[in-house]
Amino acid sequence: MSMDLLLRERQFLIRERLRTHGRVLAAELAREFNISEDTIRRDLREMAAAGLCERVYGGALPLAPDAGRSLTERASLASERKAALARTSVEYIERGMTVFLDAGSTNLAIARAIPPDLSVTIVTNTPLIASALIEKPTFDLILIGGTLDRAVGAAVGARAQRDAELLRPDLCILGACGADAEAGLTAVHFEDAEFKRLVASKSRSVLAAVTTDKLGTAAPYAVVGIEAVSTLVLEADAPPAHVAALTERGTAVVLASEPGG
Amino acid sequence: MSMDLLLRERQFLIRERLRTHGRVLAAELAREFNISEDTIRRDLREMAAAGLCERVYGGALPLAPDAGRSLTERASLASERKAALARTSVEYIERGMTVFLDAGSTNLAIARAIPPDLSVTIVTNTPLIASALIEKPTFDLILIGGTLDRAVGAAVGARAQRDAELLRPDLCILGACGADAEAGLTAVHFEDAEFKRLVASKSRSVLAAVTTDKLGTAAPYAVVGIEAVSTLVLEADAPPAHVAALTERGTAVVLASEPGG
DNA sequence: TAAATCCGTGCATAAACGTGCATTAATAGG
DNA sequence: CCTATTAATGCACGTTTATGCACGGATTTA
Repeated sequence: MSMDLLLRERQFLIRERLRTHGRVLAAELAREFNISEDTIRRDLREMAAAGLCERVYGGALPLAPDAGRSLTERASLASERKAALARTSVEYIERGMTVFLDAGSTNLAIARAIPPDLSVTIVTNTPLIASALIEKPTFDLILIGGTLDRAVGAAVGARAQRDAELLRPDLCILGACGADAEAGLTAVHFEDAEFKRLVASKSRSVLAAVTTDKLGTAAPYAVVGIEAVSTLVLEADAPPAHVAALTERGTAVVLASEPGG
Repeated sequence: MSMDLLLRERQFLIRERLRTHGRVLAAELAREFNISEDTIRRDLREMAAAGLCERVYGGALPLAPDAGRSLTERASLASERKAALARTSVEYIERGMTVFLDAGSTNLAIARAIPPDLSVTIVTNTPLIASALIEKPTFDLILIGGTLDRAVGAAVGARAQRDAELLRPDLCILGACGADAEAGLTAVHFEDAEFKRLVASKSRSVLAAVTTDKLGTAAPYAVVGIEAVSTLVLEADAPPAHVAALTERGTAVVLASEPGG
């Protein structure tokens, strides 16, 4: 790796690496870019000041404390709300379908909520979801492989995309980091967004289950417009204004039943 | 000074372990992270000061006593016998290696036992193993995809085999359903055996960790002859007759230390 | 109470750090 | 074209940080 990189390019690559690996070491980066550690340190300092990473002795870590580290943790968070979303979402899964189940804690809840006697083919790029589903005996399970992106907790890179090219799911259940009538579904990570978009484009229909806190927000990377989402499952307490705005775009919005009942 | 694991990462892992195990021991952590107990004590002191745990004599406890996780998690933890096998097996994993980690409960124990500060590339076809490893920050993780065989719990079909063709692991850690001097390593499922044989043939060396109950038995499908196994890790109570027979075939047989110590 | 652990402190060391300065390469102005 | 300016980088230097080791004190256990 003896290419001359512009400052911005280098910092972009560092950010990328921070995402996919969950950490960077100053010495390692210096070696890989063939530049002095001083420069790397300057980069990291700068990026930390810009709020792009957390500087630590020896390197840097991603800022978001929840970044991929434990999907399990996120899943157990607000689990009752997500379970309600999941209960409603799984009603759109019908016998004989091929369903792509995307990464994300809400989708993990959906995986757990799929009736175990349903005979379907589930495709996923997320090992944790695959592990959860492998218990259920009537499913055909297909795993999308490749390099695992720790921030996403799933395979979303080149290899995974090549595998996904061949899919024609009846239903694609997308995870989303943001959902907005204008911005559509959005994701925090570039390659994740890319992957989602690819799978969605191959699918006959698209469903997304979105918690209220993500409504009306937009993450950096666009996945698909709201028009491309056939069914949007929201929580019962979703603000009516948002629901109306989304419905106007032609998406079927469904409210999950109250967590309490 | 190795500096393999950044301070924050280590403390994060300690926190996670506190959450999942309900307690941590200083000596244990020092061994797992390959650092001195002094440093662990410093970590625990610091974390206690930050209100992240309660420091006690010998280790630390979570602040909220009910934060401990479900029983299923503890139940799924490897038995002490397998953990002993795993502790010995992971010593053959060296920094910088690319290691293929096959399916199987013993291999899951091995996955959990790999020191979190080891910088290696792990390839696996088993979502459960991938899920377990995704928490450890210094690993590159590659997932082999394809149709999941639920009896095996891993991807072993045509697709997985095509992926595996491209691998050249330094070390292949095979699971086995039977191990015998005559029959070699054997497996219960045809495609699983096929897949194992393929990966083993691509690997520079092959290790298998086998519990005593599998010794001297043969499952229906041959994987590889004992000659092809570089290192065979057995339990301390393995019958000497078997050990001798296996050693005669040229395999390096290693006995795991007693579960008690 | 005695032995065995575990603990904290102080100290040593090596790695990582930041700063100031020099060098080089782009950019702008004349 | 030539010069002034600025940004990016590397190097030298002194500083800080993380870690291990040694030792004496504290705590548990038999």
